[in-house]
Amino acid sequence: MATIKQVAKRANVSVATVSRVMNNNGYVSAEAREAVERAIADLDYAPNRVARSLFTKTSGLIGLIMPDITNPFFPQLARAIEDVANQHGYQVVLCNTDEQLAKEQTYLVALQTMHVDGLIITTNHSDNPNYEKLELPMVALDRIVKSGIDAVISDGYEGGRLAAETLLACGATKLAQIGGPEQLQTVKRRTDGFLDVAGDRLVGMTHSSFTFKEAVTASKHLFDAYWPFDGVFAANDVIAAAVLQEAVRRNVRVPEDLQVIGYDGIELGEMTSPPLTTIAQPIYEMGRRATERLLDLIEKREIETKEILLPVTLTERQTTKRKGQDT
Amino acid sequence: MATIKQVAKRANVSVATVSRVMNNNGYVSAEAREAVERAIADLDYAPNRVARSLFTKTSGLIGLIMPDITNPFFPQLARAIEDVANQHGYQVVLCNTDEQLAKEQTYLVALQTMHVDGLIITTNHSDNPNYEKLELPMVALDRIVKSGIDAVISDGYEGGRLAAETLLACGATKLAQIGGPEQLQTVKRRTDGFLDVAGDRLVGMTHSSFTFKEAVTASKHLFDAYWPFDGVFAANDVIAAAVLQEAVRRNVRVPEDLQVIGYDGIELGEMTSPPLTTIAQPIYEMGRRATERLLDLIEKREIETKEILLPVTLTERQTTKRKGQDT
DNA sequence: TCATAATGTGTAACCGGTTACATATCAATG
DNA sequence: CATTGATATGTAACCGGTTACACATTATGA
Repeated sequence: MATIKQVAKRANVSVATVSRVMNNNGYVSAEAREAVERAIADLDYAPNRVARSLFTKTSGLIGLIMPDITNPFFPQLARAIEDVANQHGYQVVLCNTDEQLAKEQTYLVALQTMHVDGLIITTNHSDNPNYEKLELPMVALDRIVKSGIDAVISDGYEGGRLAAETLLACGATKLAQIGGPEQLQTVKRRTDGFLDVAGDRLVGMTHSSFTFKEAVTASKHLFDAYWPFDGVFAANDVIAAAVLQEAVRRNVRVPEDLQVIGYDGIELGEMTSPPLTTIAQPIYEMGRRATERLLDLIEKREIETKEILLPVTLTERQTTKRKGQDT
Repeated sequence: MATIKQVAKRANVSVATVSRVMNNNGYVSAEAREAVERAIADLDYAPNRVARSLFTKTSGLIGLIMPDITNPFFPQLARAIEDVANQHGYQVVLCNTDEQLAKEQTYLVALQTMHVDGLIITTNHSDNPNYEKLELPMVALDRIVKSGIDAVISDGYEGGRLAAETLLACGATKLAQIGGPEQLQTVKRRTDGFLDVAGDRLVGMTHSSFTFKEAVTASKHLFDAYWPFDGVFAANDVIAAAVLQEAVRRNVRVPEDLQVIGYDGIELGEMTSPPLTTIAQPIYEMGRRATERLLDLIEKREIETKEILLPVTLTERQTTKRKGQDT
C-alpha cells in the first residue's frame, strides 16, 4: 500500500497538497491537482483510514449491538443498517450479546477504544447504565430506552389492537394469546393492545421466549390448558409457526377451526403451510430510519432526542379467513 | 478517554513503561508495574486501538463478506464467526455484497484501508481476481476457490448421495430434484451426488435460486412438468419449504404420497408442517473452523493452504417415512 | 574485584494521515 | 503605486500508541 508521502514525491508536491486534493479543501492549483490525481492513480493509492482516524477521531465505523443475529427478526434489520451505512461510507461492526450484560460491556469498551462513530442498539437491557456514560451518538432500535437516547420503534400497541380486531372481524369469538418475553416493553405493548380489544373474549393466555423450542412448549401448553379457542395471536412469527405446527398435530384445521395471526412480517411467514397472516412491522424501514437518524447525530445534523414511531400493517395470508365471513 | 500520557504522569513513569506493563513485555519493576496498574484503574484507561493499529498494522478486525445476511443460511455462519472472533479479541465487520462485483470491490478497498487482519468470504464469484492480489489472510467458507485460498466446506457430493439413498431407502421410486444456482460449485456437487445415486429413477429436474419466491415458481414448474413423482430433493431448505407448500396446495400428502428432503439444516426446517427432513451441514462448526483457521493464518501458526471438508448428516424429521417402510 | 550480563527506565523516532501557520505570489483596489 | 485579500504551497506539530536505543543500576561469575 502506497503512502501519502510516496504520492507527494511522485507528484512533486508536499503531503499537505496531496491531502488537500484528497479532501477537497484548501487551495490547490489545477496543475498540482492534476499531478496529484495522476500519482494517486498510478500508485493505486488509497489513504490509510487508521492514520486518518487517529487524527480526526472518526472511524467510519458503526457498532451494531444485537441479542442474536440468528433470531430471524434481526438479519433484515442488520441488512437495512448495513445498506444505509455503506451508502454513506460507513462500515458496521456486528456484536451479538445474547442479552448478557457482561458481553455487552466487553463490546462497549472494544467499540469505544476503536472509536466507532456511533451505536445502534437492539438489545433489551432497558437500563444498562453503561450506555449513558458513553458519550457516543446512539439510537435504540425496536427497543425503548428511558431517556436521552433516540429510539426507532413500530407501533406495537396498535399492532396488538389490529391483530385482535382482525381476528374478531374474521369471525373468531374465543381468543387466545401467546405473549413474548415480558421484560420487553415493545413486545408488551402488543399484548396490551391485543388485550384491550379482546376484552372478555380472551379465553387463554401464556408466554414464551422467541426461540422456536420454547414456542413449541408454550403452544402445547396453550392447547392443553385453554382449548377450545378459535383465534390466536402470537407475539411473533416464530411463535405463530409453532402454533401452526401444534394445530396440525392436533388435527385442528387452520383457518377453518382456528385462525392465527403472527407478528413481525419476517419471510418465515410466507414459508409456513398455510402461509401466515401477520402484523408486519416495517422492518427494513426501521433499520433504515434508525441508521439515517444515527448518521444525522454523528454528522451533527440533529440535536434533540426523539422517538420515531412507525406504523404496522396487516399482511393477510391464509391463516385467517376473509373478513366478515362467518364460521 | 484517558491517554497513555496521562497514565504515565499519574504513575510517575514514562509512557514506555506504561506500554510495557500493558503489553507485558520488556523489563518492569514490581513497584512501577503496580503504580501503573493503579493509575490505569484510577483513570479507567483503555488503550486507543486506532493509535496502536497505526503502528502495529493490525486492527483486530475481520472482514466478513457475504452475499446477503438475510438469506437464512448466513446468520448462523455469521454468529459462529463472530463468536470465535470475539473470544480471541477480534471484531467482525459485516459486508453484504449481493454477489455484485462492484460492491465487493468497494468493500475490499474499504476493508483494506482500515487494515482488517483477515477476510472470510462466503461469496460466490469464484474467480474474482481482486482477492488474489489482496495480500491478506483469508479463508473461503462454503465456497470453492481456485487456488491459494483456504476453504472450509462440507461434503456436498456425499450430501446429495445421502439424500437420494434416503429417499430410496424410504420407498421412493420416482425421484425429482430442484437444483440450486448452477454457478455455485458447492451446490452443484449436491446435485451431482444426488444424480449419481438416482440414476434413471430421476423423473424430473429443475433449478431455482435460493429466494423463496423463485423457489415457489420452480416448485410449481416441477409439479406441472413432471408429476407424478414420490421423492423430491431440494438444493436447500428454503426450496424444500416451497415444495412443501406446493404439495399442500395440490393436496399431495407429505410424506405419504411425496417425500421431501431439503439441504442445510437451518432452523426453518423445524418450523414447517410437517417438519422437514434434511441433509444438515454443520453450519456453526463450519463458521467456527473457518474462523479458527483464519486466526491461525493471521497469527502465523499455519502456512500451507488447505481445504477443510466437513461431513454432513441426515436429520430425519417428518417429510420422509421410516426407512425400509414401503408405500 | 572487575568484566559482563541482566534488569529497569526514559527519550525520541515512527506509524500515516490532517492542518495550523508561515511564506510567497499575484490580482484587485483606492 | 502601495495595500490588501485571494490563491498556492510547504514545514512541522499533532493524534496516541510502540519500540529501538541509550543509559544507569544491580547481579553474577571468574
